[in-house]
Amino acid sequence: MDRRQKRTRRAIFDAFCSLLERKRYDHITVQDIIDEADVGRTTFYSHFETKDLLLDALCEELFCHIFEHDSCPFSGNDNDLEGKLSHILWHIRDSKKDIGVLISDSSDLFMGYFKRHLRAIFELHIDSFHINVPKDFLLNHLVGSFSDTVRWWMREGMKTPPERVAGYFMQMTEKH
Amino acid sequence: MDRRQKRTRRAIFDAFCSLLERKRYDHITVQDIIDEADVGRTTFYSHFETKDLLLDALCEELFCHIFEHDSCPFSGNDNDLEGKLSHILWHIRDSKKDIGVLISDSSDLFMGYFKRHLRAIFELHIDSFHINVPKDFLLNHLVGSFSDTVRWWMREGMKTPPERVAGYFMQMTEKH
DNA sequence: TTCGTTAAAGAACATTTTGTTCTGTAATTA
DNA sequence: TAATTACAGAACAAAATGTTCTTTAACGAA
Repeated sequence: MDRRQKRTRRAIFDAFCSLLERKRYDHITVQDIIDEADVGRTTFYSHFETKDLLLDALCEELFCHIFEHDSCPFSGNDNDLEGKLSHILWHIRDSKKDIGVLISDSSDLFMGYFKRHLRAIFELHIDSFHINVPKDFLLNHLVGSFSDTVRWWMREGMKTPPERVAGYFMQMTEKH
Repeated sequence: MDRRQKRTRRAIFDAFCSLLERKRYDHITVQDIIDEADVGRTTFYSHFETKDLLLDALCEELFCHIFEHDSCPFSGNDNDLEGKLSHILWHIRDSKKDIGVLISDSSDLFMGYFKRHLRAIFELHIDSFHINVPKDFLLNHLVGSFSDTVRWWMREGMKTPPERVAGYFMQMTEKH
């Protein structure tokens, strides 16, 4: 990839995140982004067809980091759901600004991505829950409540240690 | 209130809901709304300052119906959380289109209102949960998971009876 | 019914945003 | 060094925004 392309892409991502700290997603215009990133209008459109696709690309980039299972103190065995959740929380806390900005944004666009990835994880562990409710209800409940837990945790400034948050969450759901 | 005002307000609300069935909230323009409602541009702006405030007003109107506690087969005693949740689900199913459209919209603006009201209800019952997690964590978890349950239920076409959904939900959270 | 009030339509407007097309420049890679 | 390609900048038509004005007609109260 051309160095210039990488540089421009980075500038646009940074500008976008910076704007998200101050403005709601749907109030940010392409004009805002190119002003903040200081790139030409044509340059923006040659990289991203629309603002929504810019968000897509940014989410894609950030999620590689959150959901990869290497180089993490909690990447224990595959049956350790609590460990996996801790892992996710660790990564979110590490990649300070960017992800926080997206998660706390009131428009729910980012959460869709987050939930999609979460669903895949919970699906692997769904059989360890012994409770008499439909599987799809349970799965939805787990994904929804965990993503809201993350949101709560970030709003509170991520003061509670990741492992403890994961612990709270498991207490709410397991061993009925 | 002037009959003309009521008529116009209704037309704008209807147009807005109708558009939300087809388009995402942040892709809907004021122009779309006035075209669909067939009202003048000045008329729109004399009623609502911005598109966001139109959403505010609509949410306000819809929530009067959902969260009022009269005339409902499930309005049992005040300690009956499951009954209250059933109540809410009944009202959502009754007011067919409008609320469904708002809840299923991918932008999370409506959900903010919904959660705020839900929080008030769960707060009244928070002491009946005997579990060793912080109160604010628990409250957030309940509000988040129930609102996602509603969303799931609507996505599935509200086939499951309200009482059963409320039952599933209580199973997930009570009697640890 | 009459009459003062007021909501709404419509036109016109400046401004901003959008998305595209062009040309010239300069950074990059081979 | 030479060919390539990303970018800036300008210019553009189209759409959306938000405001101001005038005219029409529906309204509620007497």
